Amino acid sequence: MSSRQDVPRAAAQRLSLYLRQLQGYQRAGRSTVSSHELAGGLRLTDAQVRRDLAYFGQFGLPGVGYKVDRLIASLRRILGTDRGWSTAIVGVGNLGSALARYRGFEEQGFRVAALFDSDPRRVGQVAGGMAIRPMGELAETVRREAVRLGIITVPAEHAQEVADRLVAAGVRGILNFAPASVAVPASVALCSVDLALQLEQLSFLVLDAQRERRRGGTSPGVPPEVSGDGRETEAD
Amino acid sequence: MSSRQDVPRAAAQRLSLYLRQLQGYQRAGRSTVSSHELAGGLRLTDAQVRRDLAYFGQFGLPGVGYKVDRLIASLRRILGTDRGWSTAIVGVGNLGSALARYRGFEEQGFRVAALFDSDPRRVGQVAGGMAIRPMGELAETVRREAVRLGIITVPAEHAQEVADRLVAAGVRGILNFAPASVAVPASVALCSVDLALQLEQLSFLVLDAQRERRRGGTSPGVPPEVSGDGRETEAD
DNA sequence: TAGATTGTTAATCGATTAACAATC
DNA sequence: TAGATTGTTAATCGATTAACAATC
Repeated sequence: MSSRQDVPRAAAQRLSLYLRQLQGYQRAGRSTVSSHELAGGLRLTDAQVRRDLAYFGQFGLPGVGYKVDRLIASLRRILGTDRGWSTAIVGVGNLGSALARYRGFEEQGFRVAALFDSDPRRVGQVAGGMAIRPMGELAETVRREAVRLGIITVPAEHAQEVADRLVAAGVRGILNFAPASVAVPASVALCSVDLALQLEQLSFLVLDAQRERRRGGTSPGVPPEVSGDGRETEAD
Repeated sequence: MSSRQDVPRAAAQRLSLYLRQLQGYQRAGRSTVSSHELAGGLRLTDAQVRRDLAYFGQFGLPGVGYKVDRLIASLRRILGTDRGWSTAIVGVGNLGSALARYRGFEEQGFRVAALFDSDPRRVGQVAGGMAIRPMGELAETVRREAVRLGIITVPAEHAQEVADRLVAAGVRGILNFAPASVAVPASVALCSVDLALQLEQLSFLVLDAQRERRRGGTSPGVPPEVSGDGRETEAD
């Protein structure tokens, strides 16, 4: 569990999907689940589920499956959501203020501890029950509130500059929503979400399926799979 | 360009990243760019850029590189953002209303044509300059406005039901923001974005780096790479 | 021409899957 | 015990990279 070998990045990403699925089973009152069931809803194979989990330890019982509660607890520990993480949102426009109010974050153990904006007209206003602070207070607030993750929701042209300031202030990870690529030191983790990019992938997939149909082929140009976070399922 | 072979899903995803990067070069006034440069900002290799593009055609000039304007046009055509796509947002809470006002969508050729909510108190209100309609009008509106993509921003427990209605109404693709896995027929494209999941990945990466440091190892448990949409870069 | 950079091939690397002994 | 399901090994599959002839 602690002295792990190399974990494929893709496997690490699927851990979150397993957790979400398990939380659903938990709400449904299930106490046990098999790798086959867990895989089903996510369009994965049972072997992949077992393999992914095996990178981190032995969680199942042969002949029985996985205890839902226990596996949730284990995954939360692995992912780090068993502890509280304080975050700060920089850029309180449309998206920033929506994220400030988003309930899904605290459900998973994340707390939005502070909001920042460079626009003096926004500073002092309230979003999600919090006052918006000026950028000048970033470093001090990050320290005082023990903020470890920064969320960037500023226009693309300011993303790098904001990332630099967050890094200088000492955050350990950055979630970037600006449609720009951002560079950070290797010691800081970075995830990016480009919302328009998701729609682009969608239109690509739609067109691709169309082209496919036109060609009358059965084998698709792009396997109809994963995109975004990889959560995808089909029926019918 | 039209009779393509099998394209790895990952390659298709990187196309959007190339487009974003190229749009930056275009704004900067660059007329030509090499695979090496294009790869640089995205922490990819030049070979990968050339390979990815080669799945779709020949866009470069040996000895010269790629014409920025032309490659942008080609990528937009491949991704489908050279034509207009009408979208509908279902669930006009925090996130839904932020997306209704998000400028980044139309910048890439997407138009939010309608908003829907099941809450009678929201119906009739305005978000992003549009009136919120009742769910009962979904099918008719999708047809009238030629909506081809649906965006789901309802609570997890209603995601599947909304997806079913969107599919029944005839959308060709769905972008799901609800933290639940959703099943759609194979004829409908699906991308999912789970915002809390992105923070989970971030906390995982932060912890992983920490564990790594503690072990004093140089080789990381998880290669410090990709997550979210794969846009990631590091410097230093 | 010399220098640069493409598109593509072949070799490498990594991730997924099938299969099964071990276990409840 | 018989049936189910795990963790893990070995085989397969797919994606990335290095290298280079072709081209501007």
